[in-house]
Amino acid sequence: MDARGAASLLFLREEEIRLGMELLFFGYRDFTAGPDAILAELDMGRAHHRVLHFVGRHPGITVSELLAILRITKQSLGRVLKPLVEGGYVVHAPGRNDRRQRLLTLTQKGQALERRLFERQRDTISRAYRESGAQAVEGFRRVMLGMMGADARARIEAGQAKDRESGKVA
Amino acid sequence: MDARGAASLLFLREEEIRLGMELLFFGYRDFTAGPDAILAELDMGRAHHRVLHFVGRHPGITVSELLAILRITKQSLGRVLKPLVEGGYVVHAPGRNDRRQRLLTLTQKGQALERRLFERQRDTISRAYRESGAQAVEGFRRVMLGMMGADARARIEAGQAKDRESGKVA
DNA sequence: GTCGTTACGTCAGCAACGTTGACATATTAA
DNA sequence: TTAATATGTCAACGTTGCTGACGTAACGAC
Repeated sequence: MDARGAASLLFLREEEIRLGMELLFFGYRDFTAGPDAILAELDMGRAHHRVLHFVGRHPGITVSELLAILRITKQSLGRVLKPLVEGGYVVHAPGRNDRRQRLLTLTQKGQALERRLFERQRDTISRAYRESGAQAVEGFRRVMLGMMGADARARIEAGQAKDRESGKVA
Repeated sequence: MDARGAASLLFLREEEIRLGMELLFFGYRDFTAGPDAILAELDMGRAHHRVLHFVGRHPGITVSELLAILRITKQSLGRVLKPLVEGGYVVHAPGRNDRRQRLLTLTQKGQALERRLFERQRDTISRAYRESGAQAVEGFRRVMLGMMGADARARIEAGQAKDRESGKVA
């Protein structure tokens, strides 16, 4: 290949990457728009949704584990967790083995809100999946996983393995 | 299919969606982590990066157009645009036809910073693309596009059409 | 049983980035 | 001349991150 050809390939590649950047920006923004609207009415934000999501998915999770997943400080978590507890969305119980721990669980009210938020987002994702086809969805998963650092990737893969064990996912 | 089968399918589907939610959350977070670190050293944030990106990609863009793309208020834009202009990253010139407009362009300094940020993010995306393969990348694009509202989708598709015209993309 | 470490909470202050509302200026267009 | 448009700016506020510091309760080792 001559120099012009190589430069042209590089250019193609750059356009490809910039397209990816914009897909992520616009896609993520619209993906979060639905829940954001519901949360705003309850004087909550995206951070509350994250807590509801991860507590819902990991009932009995400790504060430390939640901090590790979210990668925020305990002060930041405190600010969203406190209203969630006071509002009756989340409860905490002392750990059986280690009573310093606060095991977090969603109340019925918390589950109901989480579900409402989930369903809004499900509509967005379902549409995208349906329009794209199963093969595209598999590609989407691979690319998003590749975008992650080792940390998050391991967490996702661990979750997938657990799902397979329990027969949730083929 | 019996009722149990249908419920199981629904459950599968829910796990699928929740996986998608987490892929987006973790993926987007790690996708933005690189530039964020560079920007922090310059006392800038993600919002500055967005301006640099879109001004770089659309030289001579007006303030209104930029506001429409970012979907933020002019006050919010002002807060990041002003330091960028004062720092010599962006210049504005009055529009030829309409002198009320401020046509925004990156300076050399702005281009250099934008490129530095781009390259960091390119590494992340390149790795994800390389690990996943061309077919997966195509799937990723379709799904992300499907996630967007009509607005953003039209914008992306218009950009793609323009690239094809100018021979940038096959 | 004392003592260091760990798990968690909280107070104070700060920064980035989004919002609304109001008002000012320059320019265009009717 | 006048109304509308493009842009800028002041003020005040909310969400969600951050650092630093301090306090309490419980675990674990000696």
